[in-house]
Amino acid sequence: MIDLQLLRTELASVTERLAQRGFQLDCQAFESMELERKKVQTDTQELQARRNALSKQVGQLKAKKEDASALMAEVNAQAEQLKRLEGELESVQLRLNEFLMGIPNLPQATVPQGHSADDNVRLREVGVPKTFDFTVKDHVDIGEQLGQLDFDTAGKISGARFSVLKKDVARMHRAIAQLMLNTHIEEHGYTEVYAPYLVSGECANGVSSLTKFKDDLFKIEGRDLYLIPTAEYPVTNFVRQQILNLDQLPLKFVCHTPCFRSEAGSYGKDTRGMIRQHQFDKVELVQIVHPDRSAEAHDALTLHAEAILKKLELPYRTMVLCTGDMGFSSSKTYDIEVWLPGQSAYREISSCSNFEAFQARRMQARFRNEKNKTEPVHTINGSGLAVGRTLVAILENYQCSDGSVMVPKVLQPYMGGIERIHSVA
RNA sequence: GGAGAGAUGGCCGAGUGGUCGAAGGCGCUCCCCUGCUAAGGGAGUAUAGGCUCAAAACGCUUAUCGAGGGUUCGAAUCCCUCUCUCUCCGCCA
Repeated sequence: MIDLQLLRTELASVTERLAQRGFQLDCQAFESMELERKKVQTDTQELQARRNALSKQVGQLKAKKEDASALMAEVNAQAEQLKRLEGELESVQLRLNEFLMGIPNLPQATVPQGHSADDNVRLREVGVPKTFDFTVKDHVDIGEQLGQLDFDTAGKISGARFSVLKKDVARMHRAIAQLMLNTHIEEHGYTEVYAPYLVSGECANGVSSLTKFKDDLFKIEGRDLYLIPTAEYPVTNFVRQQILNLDQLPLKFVCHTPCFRSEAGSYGKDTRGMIRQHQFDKVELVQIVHPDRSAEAHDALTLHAEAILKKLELPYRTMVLCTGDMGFSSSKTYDIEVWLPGQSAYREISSCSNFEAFQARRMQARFRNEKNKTEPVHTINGSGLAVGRTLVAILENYQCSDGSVMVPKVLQPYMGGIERIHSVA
């Protein structure tokens, strides 16, 4: 949620900054709602104050066993008007809130301007895509020929966009998650957490906009519960409706969960293979930080995610998303893209965003600052990394001409020391 | 699933339909006293809004005692619904 005070005091500049990310703010609607709110709210509160004062007098009179019927009649006389005003106030505040909740975050000044993914800016490129002296296959062909990646069985059980992994590939999938978790807790100072895979609508709305994105989520029938599309949902909400002490910051959590996405808006996109699934595993990094330090923490978190790719010796590049390509809640986003030989392309494997106070205001996550005043915290998160896509990248980058796949050195200890995955046949 | 108990400020804990945003205690902050330490005395100490203001402070004001409704001139207190916690029984990975 955008800062209401800012909207009131700097409407023009806010509108301009929102326009950079392609959002047209309806200033007129806002101003007229604000005007209405102000009038209705002051009128209502005036009447409430009067009622409270009179009621107090009634109590005093009754304590002295005197007649209070005149005062009671006076309160009754305004009761209907008060009720009407209270209703109006509720309605205008509801509308105002809905309006606010529909406004995306303001982009940081350092975010490049642009309209689409084409305008994203490359921040760095690490590693060089390997050249192969044979015709490369994509992960689907590799995995199926190994007999350890099975989309037919998955389809039979659950339908499209699911996968079944077997034997060494299944084990590698698990090993990847272990490597990521261990790296982040041992080398980057994160605290491992295990969290629910179902969250309430309220929590979903805290990190994103439930009304805007509920089609992307799987909902539990008849209950206010959603399957998480990322561990960001439960973990960021750890601090919802809390006031943290200054010395508790920063909080750094790492959490491995499956993620569930309906992929409602991506029919026909990435239908082949494991790139875009209804269910995939992800190791998520979440930081709750002091506002003064969110930018540096965001950069650091992104490097924490990149460290995994370095360990796996996978070529990648890191992009700064332009204003037009950023997510709704983000003030700045880095995408990490891994090289996939099967597609001859860099594909997203992590997205690291600084939400600044946007989520914190929605969640009412605050801390006591140096002046002992409550202030919203800043929240940051990023994939560190998507496990399924990492598996895809390894299969494709480590493939050999005979159809086998080398196991990256760093994963071998997690896989009983095996150095290569062979076909089961 | 059955039976019962409960939810109050940072924490513990009191609370009769009326001067209760809430006694008392602990903790914390500031001040005083005390030549160390300990003890003692005093004051302060919720959150989110609104109005006023250039702005902050002050001031005025509204809401909040798990959540949401209701009764009432007036609700922490009475009624209804929901959520959560605890105890016992049953079932169970």
